[in-house]
Amino acid sequence: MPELPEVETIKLGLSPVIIGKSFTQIWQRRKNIRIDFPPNFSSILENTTIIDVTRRAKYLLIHLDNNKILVMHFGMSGKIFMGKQDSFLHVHASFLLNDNTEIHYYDPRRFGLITIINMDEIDSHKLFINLGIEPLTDYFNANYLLKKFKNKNTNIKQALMDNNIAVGVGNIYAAESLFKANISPLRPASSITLLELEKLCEAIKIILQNAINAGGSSIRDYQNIDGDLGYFQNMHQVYNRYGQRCNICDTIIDKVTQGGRTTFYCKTCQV
DNA sequence: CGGGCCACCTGGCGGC
DNA sequence: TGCCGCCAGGTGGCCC
Repeated sequence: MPELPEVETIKLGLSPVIIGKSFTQIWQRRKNIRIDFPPNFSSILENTTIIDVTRRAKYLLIHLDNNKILVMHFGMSGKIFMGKQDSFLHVHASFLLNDNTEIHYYDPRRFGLITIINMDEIDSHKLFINLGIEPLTDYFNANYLLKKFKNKNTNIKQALMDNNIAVGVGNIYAAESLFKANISPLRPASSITLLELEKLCEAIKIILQNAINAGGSSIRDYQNIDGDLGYFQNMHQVYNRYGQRCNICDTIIDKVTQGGRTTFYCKTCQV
């Protein structure tokens, strides 16, 4: 799925296309994705104007002029397409704008969600209330992580992916960041020193920003709103590179299962 | 409470 | 060709 950079890429692509436009027609093709669509979904949206598009964690937030926010999450396989579609298979909702732009929400695995919240619920809604800090802000720094990891005995890889601590870092970018910071994913979070956390924070910010600049990572099927692939996957150093050689030290890239997810890493570079 | 496990879904791939 | 098991950018619930 889209991690932070992929959702950010969707946001950047969608913003200039939809801000200032209004919804003229909505098609909802199922009653639920991961959760139910809200009651009266289409009638709440129709004739509202889009005033802003933002992102919180891996959620895309479409701000409307009726004090509501259209919330989208993309799960593992969600995407947005624009333009006429030949098939609506797995297209769970479509949105027509007043300039005849068509926006389609597609998610074959249906781990994503679409809902509507009030603007003042953005911190208190159950989807958002337990979310940690954004990694591309100054709040995300070594001292913050030192405090959060102090008594955390789980491995650093899973700790990085813990949404209660910091958001947006998923399976790809956790692995890539740990490689860049030369930290083994197997170490307990509590064992990472302040100096190492400084290196890790910097690595995460650089990796995420570079991925955004590259339009995200297309591993299987991620595409931006115009159907183009991201190209950050070409810069991956460890993710999906099991059995290949490390670009730094030539060691064969290894993998391990942590929390049911595959972690790729270099046993030589990461200690 | 933290952490481990599992469920939610579809589709693509490799092996037999 | 076709079936089967395994795997996939996430999240949350349940259980100890």
